[in-house]
Amino acid sequence: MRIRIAECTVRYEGRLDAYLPWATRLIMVKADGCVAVHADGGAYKPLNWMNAPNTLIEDGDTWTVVNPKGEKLIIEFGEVHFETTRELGEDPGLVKDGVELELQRLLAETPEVIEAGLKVIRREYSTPIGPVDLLCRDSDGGTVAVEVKRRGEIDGVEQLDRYLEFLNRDSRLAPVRGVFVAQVIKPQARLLAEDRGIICVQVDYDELRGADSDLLRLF
Amino acid sequence: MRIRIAECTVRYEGRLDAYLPWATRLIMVKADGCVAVHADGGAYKPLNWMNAPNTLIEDGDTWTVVNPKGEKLIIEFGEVHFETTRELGEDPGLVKDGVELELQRLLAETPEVIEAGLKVIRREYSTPIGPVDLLCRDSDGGTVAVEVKRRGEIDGVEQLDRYLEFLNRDSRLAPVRGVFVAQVIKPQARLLAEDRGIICVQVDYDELRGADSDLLRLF
DNA sequence: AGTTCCATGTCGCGG
DNA sequence: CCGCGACGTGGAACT
Repeated sequence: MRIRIAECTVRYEGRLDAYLPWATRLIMVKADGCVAVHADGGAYKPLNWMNAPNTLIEDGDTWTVVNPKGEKLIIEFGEVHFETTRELGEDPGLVKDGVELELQRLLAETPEVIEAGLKVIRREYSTPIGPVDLLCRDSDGGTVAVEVKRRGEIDGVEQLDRYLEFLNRDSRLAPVRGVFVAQVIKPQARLLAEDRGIICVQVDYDELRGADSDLLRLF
Repeated sequence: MRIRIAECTVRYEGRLDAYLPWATRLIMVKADGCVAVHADGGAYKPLNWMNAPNTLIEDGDTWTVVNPKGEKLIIEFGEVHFETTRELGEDPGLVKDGVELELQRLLAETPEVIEAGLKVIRREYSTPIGPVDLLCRDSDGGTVAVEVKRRGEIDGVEQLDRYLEFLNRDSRLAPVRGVFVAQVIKPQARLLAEDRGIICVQVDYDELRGADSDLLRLF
C-alpha cells in the first residue's frame, strides 16, 4: 500500500464527469492497483476512486489511472506533504453474522414463529423469475410463499408479488398465499403488502436465535 | 487525519456482528471522527468502519469507537509499524455532471425528443407515493407521465406503473399514458414496460446536450 | 460474461 | 429525525 498526502486536483471521466479543485487530500494506492482519494471527513467513501483492475501511469506530477472500460482518473499533484509505501500482506478477511441468509436459515428451522402450524416444503424454491425464500404448507394444507428480508421495504413486497403471480399459475400449488417476513417493515411496504393481500410478520433476530436454541435443546 | 499501520484485530457489534483476525492493516481516523480499517486490496471499501458522529476511546492498545445508535467498533493493536497525523483542512467538494437530475433538466427543456408535440406541464409533479419526473401533455391533449432514469431497469418501470395507477384515479388527468426514458433500457425492463402498456424511449446524453444548445441558439 | 439481489450499503433531499 | 430514491452504487452468487 502506498499513501500520499498532497495538494492535488482530480478529474474523473467515465460513467459521469466529475472534478475536484485544488486541496490537500490523501491518496491511497492498494496492492491490487485500486486508487482512492480521501478528504479529511465525510465517512469512509472516498471523494474519487478507481477500482482494480486498472493501469496507473505516472508522468511527473500527473497520475493517470485508466481501466479496461475506458474510465479515467487524472490526478494532478502540487506539493507532496508526505509519502510512504508498505506491504501489508493478504488479509484473512471478515467473519460476519446476522445477515439475511442467517435469518432465512433460522426461520426455516422454526417456521412456526411465522404462523402456527406452518411447515417448510423447500428453501430457495426455484422459479423462472428467481428463488422463493421459503415455500411452505399451512395447517389447512394451503401453499404459502415466504419472502425473508432483514429490512422490509417496498421492493421486497413487489418481488414477492411477482413470485406469487407466477406460483399461482401452477395448478399443483395454487392458490398460494404470500407472507412477508422482516425484522422491521416500513409503513409503505406494509401498506402495499396489505393492498396485495400479503401478510406481514415482524420477527426479532435475537428472539429467533433463542427460539432456535430452545428447539435444539429438545433433541 | 490520523493514519496508523499496525497489527490488529477488529470486532464490530451493531447492525451485525463481525470479526477480523490478526493481520497488518491501515487504520484511518478522519477529522470528523470517522474510523476506517483498510486491507491492502479489495477496492475502496474498508473492511470495517464507523461513521461520524461517534466517540473514540483509547485505552492502551485497545481503541473503542461507539456511536449514539449503540454500534461499537473495537480495535486491538499489536505492533504499530507506522503512524502519522496531519490536518488536511476543508475540502471544496466534488463537481458532478451527467446524472439523472441533469438528464431530467435537459429533457424538460426539449421534451420533443421524447415524442413529437409533447409539452411539459410540471417537473417533479407530487403524488402521495412520490414525485413524477415529468408530467406532460401530448399533441392530442392527453396526459403523459414520464419517468427518467440514467439506466432503465425493472424497478424503474414498476415505479412508473405505481405512479400511473395513482394518476389514473384523478379524473382531471385520466387517462394517463406512461413513457419510460433512459440512456439504456434493459431487455427485461422493456418487456415489462410493454406488458404494462408503457412506451420506452432511449435518449443519448451527448445528443441531448447538442439538441439543447441548438435550441438555445435559436433565442 | 451477464444478471440478479444484498448491503453495517452511503448519500442527499424533502416532509 | 424519518421516508424515499439515486448511486461512477460495490460485491457476491449464480447462470
